[in-house]
Amino acid sequence: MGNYSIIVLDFETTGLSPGYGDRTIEVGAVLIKNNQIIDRFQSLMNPGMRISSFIESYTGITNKMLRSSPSITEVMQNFASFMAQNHLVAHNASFDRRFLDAELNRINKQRRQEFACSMLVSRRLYPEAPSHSLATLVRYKKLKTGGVYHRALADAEMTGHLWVSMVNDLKSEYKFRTIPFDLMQRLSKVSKTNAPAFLKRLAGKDD
DNA sequence: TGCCAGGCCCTCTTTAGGGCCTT
Repeated sequence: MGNYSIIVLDFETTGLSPGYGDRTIEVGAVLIKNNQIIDRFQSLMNPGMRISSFIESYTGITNKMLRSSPSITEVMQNFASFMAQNHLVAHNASFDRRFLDAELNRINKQRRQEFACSMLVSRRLYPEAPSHSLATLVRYKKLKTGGVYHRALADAEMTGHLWVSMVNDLKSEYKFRTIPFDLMQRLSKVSKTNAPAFLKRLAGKDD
């Protein structure tokens, strides 16, 4: 389980709920290997319907831009190849996981990779942060940013930097030699109050 | 056309409600 690389992904969408007909309009992702970003994927996709003015202003993605974009089917086929069998990470992963699974389902594919959530991990690692939104965590951790928000690749890139930063903080604070993906998954599931004890116990076994 | 979610997490909790996150 620990030998896969990690895909950090982010979707822009027409709304909040694939179960009520919302579709993806942009996907961005970075590939992380040995705790470094080594590849990127980005594409707009035409959802075949007009997006609201709210989404246009929220993302900066316009109906005009989407009219000349490739179909969701075409992009998701390519994105499935990019993901390969790697582990998946997103900020508030339940959101992106729902959209990923819905769009894969439409092209008769199924996700087999494990998913982890950078927001749930950050709540346990940085309980003192002013909030656990991506923008706030980027400021709080003084992470690299191009100043662009709510575009898929920019958000995936920032989430990637956050993930790398959390892994490095765990390594330096608890003296882990390596941070397996499933350690991050398990950390995101323990209660916030038990997180420090959980990490100390694991760190002890790691030596 | 316009409508819309859901999982986590805290607390004045568990026979519930509401804020946080994501677009």
